[in-house]
Amino acid sequence: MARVGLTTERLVRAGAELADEVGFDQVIVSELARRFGVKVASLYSHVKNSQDLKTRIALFALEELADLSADAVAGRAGKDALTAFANVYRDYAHAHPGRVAAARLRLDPETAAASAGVRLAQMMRAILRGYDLPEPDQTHAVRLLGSTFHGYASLEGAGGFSHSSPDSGASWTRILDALDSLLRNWPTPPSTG
Amino acid sequence: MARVGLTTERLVRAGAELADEVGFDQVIVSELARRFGVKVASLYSHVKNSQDLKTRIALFALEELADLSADAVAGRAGKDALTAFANVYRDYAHAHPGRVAAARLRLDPETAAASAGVRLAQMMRAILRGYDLPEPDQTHAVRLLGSTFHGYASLEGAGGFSHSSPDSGASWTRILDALDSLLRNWPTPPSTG
DNA sequence: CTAGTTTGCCTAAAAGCTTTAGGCAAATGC
DNA sequence: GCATTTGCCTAAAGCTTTTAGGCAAACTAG
Repeated sequence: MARVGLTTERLVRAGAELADEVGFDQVIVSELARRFGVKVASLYSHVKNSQDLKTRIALFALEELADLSADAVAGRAGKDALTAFANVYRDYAHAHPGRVAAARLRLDPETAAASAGVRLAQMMRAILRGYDLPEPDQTHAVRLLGSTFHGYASLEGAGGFSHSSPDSGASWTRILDALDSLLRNWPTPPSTG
Repeated sequence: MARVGLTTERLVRAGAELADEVGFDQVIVSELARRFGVKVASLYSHVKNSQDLKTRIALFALEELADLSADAVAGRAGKDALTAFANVYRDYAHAHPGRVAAARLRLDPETAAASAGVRLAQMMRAILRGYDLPEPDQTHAVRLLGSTFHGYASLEGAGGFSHSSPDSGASWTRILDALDSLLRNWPTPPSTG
């Protein structure tokens, strides 16, 4: 009967929107089918199963995020680049809470290695080159930045900072100042004793 | 028939264990019933519904975490306190991945205000007193630390840092060094221009 | 333009989860 | 010992996911 024109692509996009509306863990195959005016079983020709759908949404979100970040960082360096990168992440988290949540989905190693996540990591490394840290510390710094951005967006999204002053935006700005300052004055390991 | 001795308390504890085994979002009422050798409907006398159970697990985890932290921080100050606090969080996340995930559950404001989460926040403020930052910055710093610890544990738990060198423990140590250094040399807002 | 193949969406059905309603029996209290 | 409370039960409805098999629409020849 009348074909709607389902596609893996379209399902994933709709899934991302659904995630933004109801939360990533409330993404439900049957709701998606409902939205397309189609029976649930029909989706299973385009997507292996619920898990597969979620993984695809995660990869899609990572891709979007990496694209936006690449744009934002292009032509910038130092604190400018750091801020631009960080803001893309936070803005994306605000605009698309479900997708960021998706981007945090645990992927199996091969999938992760083939995802846009590595592009994001490379960008962070590129930004850090502006601060020239010795090698082992560069990795530590990547992890610090990743943790902080991720954690901040996560707590902010969970409502952790709302209804308390100073407002969350102010903290974000000062935290970026602080991280920039930290990277410019990266400490050497304290001597034990 | 033979009574098993169900209790809200016991259900929550078992739920926490289940969360650690299979992940917080795989905590399922029927699995819990199975483990108690009891029919599913029986749980509904002790717990309002699935959401209620999850909320209780979250509150339980926050309580545990706050207790452990309070112990660890007692009698310490400065970097010592910071490190102790941070390590409790990370160790807890390693030992109880499901519970930390639970602790990150979005709670409605009143529930959150009555939770052990506020105790955790107070402890962080107490630790920061050792670094004496001017007031607005103290809040920013609380948020930075919270985000970083939370984010690090989250990424580490998601396998983000595994199978890449240097090992995750090394980064953690250096990140704590860096945060301590940052707090001791907290920057003033850069002048715009 | 028709014949054959692919592919999209369908119906049917099994199996699992959540939640409510109502009932019997065990534990508790007087 | 009797009444009440409370714990666990059965039954049932309404969701969800997932597999299997079928018909028809849309491509792909010739």
